[in-house]
Amino acid sequence: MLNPQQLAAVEHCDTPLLVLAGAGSGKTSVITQKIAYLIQRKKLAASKIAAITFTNKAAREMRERVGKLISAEDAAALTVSTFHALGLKFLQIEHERAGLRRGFSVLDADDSGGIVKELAPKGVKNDVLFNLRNLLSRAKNSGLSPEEAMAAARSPREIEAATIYDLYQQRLAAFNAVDFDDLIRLPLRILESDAECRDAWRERLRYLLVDEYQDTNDAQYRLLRALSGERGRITCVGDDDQSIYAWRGANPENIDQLGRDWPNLRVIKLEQNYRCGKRILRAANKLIANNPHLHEKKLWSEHPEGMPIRVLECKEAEHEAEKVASIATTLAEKHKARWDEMAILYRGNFQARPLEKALRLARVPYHLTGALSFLDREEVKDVLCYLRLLTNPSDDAAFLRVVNKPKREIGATTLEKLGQFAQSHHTSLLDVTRSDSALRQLSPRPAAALAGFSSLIDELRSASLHESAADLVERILKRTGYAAQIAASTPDASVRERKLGNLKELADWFRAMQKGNNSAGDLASQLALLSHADRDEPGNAVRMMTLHAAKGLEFRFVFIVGCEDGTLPHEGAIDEGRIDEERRLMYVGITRAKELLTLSWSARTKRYGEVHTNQPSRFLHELPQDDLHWQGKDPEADKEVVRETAESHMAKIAAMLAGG
DNA sequence: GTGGTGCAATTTTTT
DNA sequence: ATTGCACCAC
Repeated sequence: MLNPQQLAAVEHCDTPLLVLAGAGSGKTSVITQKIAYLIQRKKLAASKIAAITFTNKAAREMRERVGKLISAEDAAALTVSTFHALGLKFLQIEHERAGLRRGFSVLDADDSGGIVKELAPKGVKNDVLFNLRNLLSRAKNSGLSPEEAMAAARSPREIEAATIYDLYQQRLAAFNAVDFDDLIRLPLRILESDAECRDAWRERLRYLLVDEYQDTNDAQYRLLRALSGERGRITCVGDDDQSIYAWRGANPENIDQLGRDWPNLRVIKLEQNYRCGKRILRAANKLIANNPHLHEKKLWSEHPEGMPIRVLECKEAEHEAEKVASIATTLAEKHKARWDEMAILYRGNFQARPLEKALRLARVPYHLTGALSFLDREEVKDVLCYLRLLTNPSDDAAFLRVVNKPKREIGATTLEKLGQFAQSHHTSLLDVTRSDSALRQLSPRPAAALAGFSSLIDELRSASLHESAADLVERILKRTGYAAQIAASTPDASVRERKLGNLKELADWFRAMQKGNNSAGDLASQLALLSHADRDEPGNAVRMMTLHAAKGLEFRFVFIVGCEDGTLPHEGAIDEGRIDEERRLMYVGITRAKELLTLSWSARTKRYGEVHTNQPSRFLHELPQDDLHWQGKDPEADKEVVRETAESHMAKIAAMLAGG
């Protein structure tokens, strides 16, 4: 089953191991087989092994695959989770060392972004805000505390960010909450400073296996190092050519850091590809050869040549979408392909719009993965915030979100006063609503409204002690009047049904989760799990997703749309000279295809409601032209595009002359 | 405190 | 083109 390199990777356990695994080279097999090997041959308890992935989807798939190799008990004892879920588990156990109380909340990106916005100077522009959030996140991902970030700050902007970071953490502490970055940073800080705790966790997790290792950031790397210890009981599997997350702090340098920290590191390359046809692989290799490489590897395949790679040249994004839909239909009808064997990949989510329209028209079933998640829906978040407030009365972010939902005549000025009182008394907003002395300082109407809200929360909380989360959701909807508000204030019947349906789904979800997880009966852990849970898999439907979301997946038929300069590679990346990462993104897309790859570009796309003329992606020219089959527009259209691009060139030259 | 109008910014990728 | 947000009248 395993080739010699794969086998060597599975059996090498004595020193740390780095597996440089090319696309489709069976890296998941290596990880899952190695887990089985550690349990069955090395007699390591399953409970002491942790496999770490980046996405929940990857974690679930790995658990599924390893489940076929080991016993049910071992599978249940094994830890397979994302970095963030592992950090969460750590903090739930070690919450005291992190200065957190039980039932602490995990704030999502929206919540934490909102806090930064509040702390930033009034009326700062959005790009400055974005910049601040980035600096803050980068400091946290480097494992820096606010003080350390301040000491390291060089520019005025960095000093500003460090100041905000300090205030931000104070706010989080008051909320008894952590953000995503803290799920890594806090465990790291504890492990690096507390030898006793570190030893306990090294005993608890005796072997680590890390998937998509090239995506680790500095904090994640240090977390791995702290957990695996001097012995380096760790296997890292990664591919520098699939490093596509540098923009959010991933540091591919970590691949080389392993060898520096552990001189006895063993490196094994997996170069046989079991996924793609020869042509597709040749195209991928030729493309990625344009990037600089530290670790040369040459992927090869024993698969047949396969069909030429098609390049669809289109006039408009709408035509592009129609062609993709029509080819998909042909594949299904003439070649008996299943819908879920096809994937349409794109650079940005906004590109899905015209595709959706065309697919609906062609009656092609499709499913968007990674688009606005169920948990991000307005109404679902509202109800989740009610639950958060019930488990964690200090969660002011949740309080603020729900206090006036539905409308209770509690407005900004009242909340402003409430906030001041809470701050001066070092207590939470919800606590203030229970304080008579505080309420007396308000006018009677808002005071009564707040008192009503707090008794409503009290009532719900006493229900939460003996009721399941699912029942509690229904109680909240009824007792708060939230469901009634949706029914009354949503005139569009279809929107109304969707919202109410989502809320019912939320209740069903809790119900399903409770069944599979009888140990996690209490609301707090159900909530924490939920915020990191996956949405259910779609049925037999064409998969549509971003190139980023496609990593790790494979399909017989792959379409990559929008192969235009400015889209792929993305304009911002061109400006900032980050073409290499864009090329890797294209590489990831190409290597998803097993049999047939179709690339497409449109001469005209609409952006911000304005028409944009495009050139084909430079990456298309980097592919082996002998393996490509350019399906030009009809001759008329060809002329059209040539004329248009000529025109846009002329316009640019004219503008330059006018400007200079 | 709530609800309307008009203007601006948006679209890269995500745990 | 759509959507969120600031400002203003009730």
